[in-house]
Amino acid sequence: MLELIQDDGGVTVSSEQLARRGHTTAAQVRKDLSHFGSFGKRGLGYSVDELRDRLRIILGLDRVWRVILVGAGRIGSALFEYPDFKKRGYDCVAVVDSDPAKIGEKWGERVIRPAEELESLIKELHAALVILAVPASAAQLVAERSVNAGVRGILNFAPVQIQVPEDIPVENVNLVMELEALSFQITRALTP
Amino acid sequence: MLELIQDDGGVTVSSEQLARRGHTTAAQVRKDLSHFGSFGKRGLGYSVDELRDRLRIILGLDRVWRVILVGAGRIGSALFEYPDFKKRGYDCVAVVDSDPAKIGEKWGERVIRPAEELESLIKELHAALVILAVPASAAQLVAERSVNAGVRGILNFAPVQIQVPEDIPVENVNLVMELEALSFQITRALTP
DNA sequence: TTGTGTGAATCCCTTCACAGCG
DNA sequence: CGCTGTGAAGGGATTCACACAA
Repeated sequence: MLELIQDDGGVTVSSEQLARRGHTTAAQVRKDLSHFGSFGKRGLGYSVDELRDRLRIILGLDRVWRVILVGAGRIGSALFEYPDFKKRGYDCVAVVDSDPAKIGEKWGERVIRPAEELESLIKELHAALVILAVPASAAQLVAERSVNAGVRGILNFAPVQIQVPEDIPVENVNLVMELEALSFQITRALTP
Repeated sequence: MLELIQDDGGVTVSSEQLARRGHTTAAQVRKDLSHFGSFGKRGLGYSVDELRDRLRIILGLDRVWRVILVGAGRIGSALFEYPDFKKRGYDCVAVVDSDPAKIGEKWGERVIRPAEELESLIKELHAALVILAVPASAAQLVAERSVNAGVRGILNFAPVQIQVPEDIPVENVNLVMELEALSFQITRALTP
């Protein structure tokens, strides 16, 4: 959402313009925004600056989220190196892995910690989010341990549905599922 | 979806059981499946084998999808090493990158090709899908080139909305957006 | 005049409830 | 019986259309 209004200098933007960028309709944009209050000027549109600030607050991006990365494999390292990570308000406060060969390795200024320390790290570092970049077989257990230690949300890259209490939001990223979604859309277009 | 029925041996499964695993309702499962025909036995449930086979066909997974990976950075390598990739019917027929230092490098049995060859590779290897694991600044151009060369769908890991003809499905995977979704859900739960 | 904010109408998806088949 | 498949009901989201503010 925020991507749509990286714009600057241009002081104002209309629902019509936002809609074009977001693959949606002007009415949709207005309805959505009005849901959180009415911060547009009639006849003009929305102030870009004000819109950015308001959305930051609404999305909870006006704070830094402390994140622990579980799993220092390829996916983990790809995420860790992701350039926008810190810029967007996410602070990776620890990296843990269960592989003794990896423990102690330095990633930037972080040292990879043993997986057993997960709970204590979550508590001591006050991590709110955990990123699961572990094999499918380990995901459920790590999720449970994380929730018990007080984590508030989980980003799950393991290709399994993890079961957690329903007040803990989980976002799943699953490569194969994304590819299957493409496969389905292409197939459906061919055989109606 | 298919994950829900990796089961075997057990010959039959009810909408109720599927619903539990999929975080949904029995009625929902029946409605969804009935959309594609009626292949359940009343009083029994769905034959696991038949269900698997039917869904494979519906989702277009009864064929091998030829994929080209664009971008041999960290995300690219994480995807390339993804174990289930080939097993699930996706064949990475080429890897391209624009970095001269990477070109020629061997990844498994694939040699990294220069980015200029993208179009010819798509055509010669009959690639149907492209995975964009490139920086945001390059994504739009690579997408356009891919579509012009005949690609049918795009899996986009770059943190930008790419614009393509609307008959070309695009699936976006964006780490920061996933984290923002978590952030929003947690924030909303606190401030109702 | 322009473009928001919003009731009203509409559409679509989910849930209900049950007839009917194995 | 048990469980599917499906019309009917319900509810939430999208679209329409317009009064009104800048």
